[in-house]
Amino acid sequence: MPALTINEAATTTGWSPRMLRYVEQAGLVAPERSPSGYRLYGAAELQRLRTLKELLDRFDISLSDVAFARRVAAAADLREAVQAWLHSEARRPEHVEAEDWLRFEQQKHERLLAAA
Amino acid sequence: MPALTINEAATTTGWSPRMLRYVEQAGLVAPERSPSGYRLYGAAELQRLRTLKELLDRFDISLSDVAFARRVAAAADLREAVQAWLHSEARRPEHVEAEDWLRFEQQKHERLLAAA
DNA sequence: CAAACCTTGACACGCCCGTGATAAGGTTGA
DNA sequence: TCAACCTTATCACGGGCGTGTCAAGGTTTG
Repeated sequence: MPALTINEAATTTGWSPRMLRYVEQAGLVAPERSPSGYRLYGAAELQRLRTLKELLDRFDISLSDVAFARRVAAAADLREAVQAWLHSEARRPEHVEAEDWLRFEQQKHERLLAAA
Repeated sequence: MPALTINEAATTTGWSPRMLRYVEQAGLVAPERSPSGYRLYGAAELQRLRTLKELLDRFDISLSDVAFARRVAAAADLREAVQAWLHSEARRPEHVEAEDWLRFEQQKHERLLAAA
């Protein structure tokens, strides 16, 4: 099985080498390393990189969001605290529902698009 | 039951009036409004504001994180997509586990503390 | 050995987040 | 009525995110 170097991986996944390092730093996709320290991307990593990109694009979320989800998935106390808080809202926001928060949570691209 | 105005609510919750409006815009705590448009915070909102603050402080997370969690809780497709991606990692990062991503996801305060 | 590729570290830039302040104008209540 | 409080909108600012680029130095390979 051929392991790709960072530039090759970048080419076949659509990420830039710079971003591949950044994604790794965010703890989302960490490739093996050669004895001399070169990143070696295997089939699994390439797949994860492609699906990650699709995930971010499709829902317009950020790496931080995924990193947070990962943290939530790993830490029971965090997960419970967040869920508890969310449940405490119940039937709270009605008027907001389709106004502020939806656009707040999606503003990322929206503002750019609106400005075009 | 007495509903507090924004300044009163700010005083008793520890948030600033400015942040109360910001939190509302983020869709996290939306108080009722008087006929003339004044925000009216009831006991439930005050409670949610206090616990929200504690949640943020305790886990060093952001309003965006909570907003994202809220979105995930509300949208099944997002939730499933994120969980699917996370599960696809399985036994992936070992060397990172306690290094990069942990501090990446917590850098927010850490860098400030380290700089002090 | 030299070209081509890798590594980390740093500077830079534009946009977003959290936050305060301030302006211009409506509401409330003694 | 007038002080005190509310509303939205806006400017400002430091720090973070996403991203490119460049420098200084190792590695690989023809």
